[in-house]
Amino acid sequence: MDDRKVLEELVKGREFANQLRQVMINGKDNDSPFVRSLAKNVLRSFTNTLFLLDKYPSYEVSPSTKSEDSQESCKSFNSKNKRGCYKRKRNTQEREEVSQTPKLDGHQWRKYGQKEILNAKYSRNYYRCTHKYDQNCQAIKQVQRIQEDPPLYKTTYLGHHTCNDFLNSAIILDSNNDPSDTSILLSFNNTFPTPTKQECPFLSSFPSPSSGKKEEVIPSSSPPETSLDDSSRHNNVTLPPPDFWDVMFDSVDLDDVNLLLDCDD
DNA sequence: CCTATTTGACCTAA
DNA sequence: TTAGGTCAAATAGG
Repeated sequence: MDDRKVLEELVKGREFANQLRQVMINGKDNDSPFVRSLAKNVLRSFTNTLFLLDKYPSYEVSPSTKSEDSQESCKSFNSKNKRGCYKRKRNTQEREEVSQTPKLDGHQWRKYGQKEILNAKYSRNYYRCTHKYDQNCQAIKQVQRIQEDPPLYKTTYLGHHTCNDFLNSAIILDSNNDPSDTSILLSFNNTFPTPTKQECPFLSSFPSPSSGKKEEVIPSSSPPETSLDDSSRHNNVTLPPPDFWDVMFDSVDLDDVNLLLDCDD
């Protein structure tokens, strides 16, 4: 790995991101070619960096994973039908990610708990897949703020989704209306169903799925007092939130990286 | 009325 | 004994 190149890419990415930020602060032409070009540059810089780091595509902090027996914390009704009677999850698939905002990972999550953690400044939030019951999806995640400024969140995924409820990220991108970004669109070999605006404030112009039940989005729907961070509530803008790009990389294939790397302006 | 979130209680693993 | 994970009643919000 070439450390110097990595550094270069990071510096470039930072510069582009800074420019983008300035443009956004100035408001107005959030959808100008210049902004799109900047966004693309930021994207490419970080993509290159990740590639150089050989961490692509998942840049996991600790890809610690155990066997696949995915023991759901099963209720054990041993004596009585006691509430909270369960075995703690063990040996589940686990991976951690750190991002500047709670992750938009394309899945619908429902919060089921919050806990103060010893020696941690911020409480940990527990989410399960919305489709835990209707599709028996066992995925859960824990989100914890780990840093104040800049805000940093650690998301720990446990188990994996067996549900069929991805958001159509390609359409999210498409909603950005940049035809030149088709290389990115190609990155998604998804079989996603109808897009929803859940977890996608900037998707609000899209209709909700006609059949699906209404599901609120996390964490932006959390009230200020208990939410992880109010920055997540500021995502209700025309541009995607910062971790918008994370979403893109979440489901991109290594082969597709070349497409991204090759894309020019 | 229905669904999601909050939050204290409850439970297990360490 | 305690920290952390989950449950579920109460509450909020559409």
